[in-house]
Amino acid sequence: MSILEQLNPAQREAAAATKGPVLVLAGAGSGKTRVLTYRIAHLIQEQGVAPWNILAVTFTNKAAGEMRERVEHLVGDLANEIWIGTFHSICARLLRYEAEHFGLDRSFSIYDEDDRRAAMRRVFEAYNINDKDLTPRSVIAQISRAKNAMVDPMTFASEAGQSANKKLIADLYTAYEADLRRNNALDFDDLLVETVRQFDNHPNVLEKYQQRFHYAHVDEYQDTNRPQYMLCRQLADHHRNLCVVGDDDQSIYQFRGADLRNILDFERDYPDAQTVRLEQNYRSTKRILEAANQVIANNKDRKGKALWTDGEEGHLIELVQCDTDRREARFVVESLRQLTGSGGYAPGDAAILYRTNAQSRALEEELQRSGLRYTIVGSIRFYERREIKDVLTYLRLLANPADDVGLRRIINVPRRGIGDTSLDYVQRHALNNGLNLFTAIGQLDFVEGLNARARKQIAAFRDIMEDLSAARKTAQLAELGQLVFERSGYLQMLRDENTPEAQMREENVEQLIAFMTEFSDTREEATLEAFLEEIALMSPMDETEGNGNAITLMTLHSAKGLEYPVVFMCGMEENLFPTARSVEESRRDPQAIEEERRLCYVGITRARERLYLTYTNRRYAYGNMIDCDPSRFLQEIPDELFSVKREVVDFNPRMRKPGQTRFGTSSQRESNRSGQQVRKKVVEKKMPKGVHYEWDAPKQASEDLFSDLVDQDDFLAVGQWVRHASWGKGQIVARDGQGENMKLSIRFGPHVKKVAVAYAQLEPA
DNA sequence: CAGGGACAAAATGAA
DNA sequence: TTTGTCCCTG
Repeated sequence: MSILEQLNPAQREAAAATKGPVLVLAGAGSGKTRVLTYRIAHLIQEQGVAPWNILAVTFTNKAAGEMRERVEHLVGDLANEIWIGTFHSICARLLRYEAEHFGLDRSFSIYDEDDRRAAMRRVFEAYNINDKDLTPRSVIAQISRAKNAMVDPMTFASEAGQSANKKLIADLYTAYEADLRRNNALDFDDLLVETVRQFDNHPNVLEKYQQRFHYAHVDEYQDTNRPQYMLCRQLADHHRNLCVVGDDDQSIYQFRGADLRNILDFERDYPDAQTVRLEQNYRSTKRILEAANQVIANNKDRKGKALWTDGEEGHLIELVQCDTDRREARFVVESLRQLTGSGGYAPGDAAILYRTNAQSRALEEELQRSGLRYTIVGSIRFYERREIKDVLTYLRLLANPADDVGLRRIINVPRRGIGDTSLDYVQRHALNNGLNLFTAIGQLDFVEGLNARARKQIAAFRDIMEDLSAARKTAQLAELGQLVFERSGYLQMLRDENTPEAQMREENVEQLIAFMTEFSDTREEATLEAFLEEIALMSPMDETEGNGNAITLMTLHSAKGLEYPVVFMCGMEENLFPTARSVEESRRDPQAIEEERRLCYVGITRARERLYLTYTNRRYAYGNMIDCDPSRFLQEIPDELFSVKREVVDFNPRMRKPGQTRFGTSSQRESNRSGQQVRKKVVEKKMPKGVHYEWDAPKQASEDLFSDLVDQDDFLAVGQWVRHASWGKGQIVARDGQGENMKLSIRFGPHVKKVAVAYAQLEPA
């Protein structure tokens, strides 16, 4: 009996169709990963295909790992021989394998957003650009768009025509590319574009892989961009056994060049393609599915399909209107407390989804207060933390000394007294002699202009790097990491700082080193390059694992491919979801809203049993309250699917400021004398002379928090314990207000330069 | 060169 | 409200 017997008829049809091009249109929760894994197992076990003749491409490492695991479950160790990976990792691998044929240096660095911005800043300096509305960021965006369209600098220039602006961008693009080449570096886009281009230029190399991959599979085909599309075509061109799986309704990566047309036109690209639709959903209740179907039905640009399920009607969807974002967070947390308490759900059963990462803050604060376990996917990514990036940059420089961007990042971290001026001398020497910075530093005696002090410091840095470089030949990966941490002086720097944050940073680096050990233990090819590549291509999803017992917070984008019994979608408001930008664009082009709607569809279909949709009347943005309207997507869900709409409002304990007064503020958490957790808020601002301010503050206060401020002579400090007070420098009046607030007002005398106002709230135990 | 203040900009999403 | 950059001073 074939293993395909375990599939439903549509799934079986898709998995059994192994000859020729196949398009599987798989709705959310219809078992597409199942189809892919069974198809691969079927090929290996029942059709006798060698695993190394099979290619499977996904978008995230997590998806790739999951697929390998599931195939392994079916066919055993043979699964290890299959080429499974993300587009980016497979391309990186191909570029390194074929480096000689392609004329590349195989130790190339992979630049992330930070690095490419740093590189672009250098280009800006070289071109002396001071134009206000030309930022490195915007130029990079344009270059990235060009790359995704497979437009190289020369083509870009020739298409620029008479437009001075375009010409300038073309120049910057050219210079940026030259810079990356000089640094022996590729950015994310390059990994894909270079591979396609190299294959174009080296048909004999391409042919090798075409021969090799008898069967190719591509997951999430709706999110492929131009180079990814071309790569698929290139690799599958010989055997033509290309199986693409996707859902046009879940295409959410247009912003990074994904082209919906790739999936919509698949049948045109391959007229002999067989198309299979998977429309039976095994995940969600009828009501949730109906909501999703109704929302997505408003899109025009789609193949059209309707999910259905045998499952239960299920619970009604909860629609909740909240006064503020803070109140919204509190509602979510209160609900979660119930659900995970008497509700019988585990924390790991629930996800909180939002449109933008910034929204996670209010939610996190409330969760922290509640003591519920949670993890956040992707907001402050581990590998983007400063200390981690710094240490990694040292390592990167050891692997690729030509990496000027990397060298600039760490040559003065920790502080060695090597400033821009000194580095400019080195740069000049490098430029004059066609060297990279690292090599230039090696010839310090020939660098002109440096004073003795700088020369000594740079020499010290050079010695460190040479030591590390020598150690690299013998040391294990983790040993090398530890050595970098110590020898660079980074560890000492953190120790000297002697703060809890520095302590935390030290622990983070230790964690990185632990990961290096694990990497060596589990990989056959545990080289420094392989390690750096893995980290560079890691997605935020990949960083969270083994937290099945915690509530997950993430963006809607990160949630794709996942499912949870309980899902909260927060911030269902116009100008947030859909974003202001798409609302704006949709005035000219009604289609512009469609990607947002697909994202909404993705969110809804993550839920298995319970779905909560929340929106607010007002929300903080850049430090001030803005009014919000409910999202149009809410109106697209039929009323009968909702339970009674709930409205949650309560006292807003934040400081309010009448008039146009603006304060700089900061808040921090600390313990008071009796060991209670206290949130302290300090407001300070340089004051114009003799101005009168008035505002509300909460009544509860903790006197001892402010004593340090009171003592400073150019500060006036006010806590609620002050009833009447006056200093020579100004006058303070505090009186009881209504409710939980008390009115504070201050009149400032002419010689007051600064004022600090602090109040504190006791945290609930 | 480093540290601090003033001021401007920021945040859609991500490999 | 937070973060980054520019400019000034010691």
